[in-house]
Amino acid sequence: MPPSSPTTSAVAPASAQQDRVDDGVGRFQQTPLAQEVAFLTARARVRGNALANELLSDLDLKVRPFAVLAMACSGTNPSQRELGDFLDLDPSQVVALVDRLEERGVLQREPDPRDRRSKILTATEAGRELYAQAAERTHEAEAQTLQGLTPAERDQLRELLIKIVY
Amino acid sequence: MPPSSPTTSAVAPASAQQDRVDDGVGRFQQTPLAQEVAFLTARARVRGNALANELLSDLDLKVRPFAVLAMACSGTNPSQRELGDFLDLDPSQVVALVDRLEERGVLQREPDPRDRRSKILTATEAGRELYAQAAERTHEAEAQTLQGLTPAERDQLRELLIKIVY
DNA sequence: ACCAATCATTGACTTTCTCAATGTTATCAA
DNA sequence: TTGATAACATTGAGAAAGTCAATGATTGGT
Repeated sequence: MPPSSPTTSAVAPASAQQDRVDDGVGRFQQTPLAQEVAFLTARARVRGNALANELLSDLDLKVRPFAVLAMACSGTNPSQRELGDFLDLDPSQVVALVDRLEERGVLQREPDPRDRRSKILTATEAGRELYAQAAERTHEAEAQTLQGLTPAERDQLRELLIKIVY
Repeated sequence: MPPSSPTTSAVAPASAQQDRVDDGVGRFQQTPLAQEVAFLTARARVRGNALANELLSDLDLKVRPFAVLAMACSGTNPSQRELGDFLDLDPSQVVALVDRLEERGVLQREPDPRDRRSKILTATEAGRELYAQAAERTHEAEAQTLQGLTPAERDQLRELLIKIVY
């Protein structure tokens, strides 16, 4: 059990309660590694990604292309380099991602009039429609991921993460 | 080039805060994507991993092998399958990881007397020494990652993450 | 006008992930 | 006991993701 849980985390003897996320290796939860934020974020990311990919699969989308599409729909008109910086992608990865989405007709490259080296990403109408549908699914994924938290805790978590990643 | 020159990117709308982690694309922080916990954890994981790998590099370790070593040192005597489940690794990845660490002499496979199919991982004395040094570095990485948070906030973040991943 | 730097792109390469097949061992039922 | 089924570690193949250097076009600075 969590050595110090000032909160209500009454870790039940895992049977009566609702479905926990655990996978049967709960006896490792007290190890030092399992307490590291780096480990916890890695785990959260793997689980979150898997779930989101699953919910997006019927739209023939995964979270990476979704993220690119989302930025193209954001109204911020990112260049490919900016997008790569923001999403932690190598420029060559951005090229590949954008290629596929452009072939699919959901976004387009437009030369930046202020700097003809760079290309601005914009969503098409079809892209905005796809994004609307996809966003529903990622929100559903997020809701499932955060189901164990109260609304206040969700906001807290978001704020704390924002503080450490920006 | 030296890893980090003092980034002159004074991007933030000159608010009050100290030096941020930002990379010059702060104008995207208000987009819907940037508010998603899934996105934030992905970002935290990338940054955290990169930093930890850097700090571990002089020990010829990366975070994945470190995690395996940490579990071998934990006293919980995990089998390879359990370790894979806990660290979200495919069994074949576990084999490769354990192979290298065993060749290096920091851990060993031992047949489980209760089930001769499975193999229990145990750290050697050299392994425990390596782990001690490596843990210092990952703690340092964690400290840097969380430098923008108060101690109370760090505990909060940890507790919230634990709730969503277990 | 020149020089160095930046952007998108390509291609090569490494690392990581995913999956199916296999030999060994365990579990359960007839 | 025997036989069927499943779990474990391992191998190997293939896909996906990440890393890196080189290049042409364009920019900004001097």
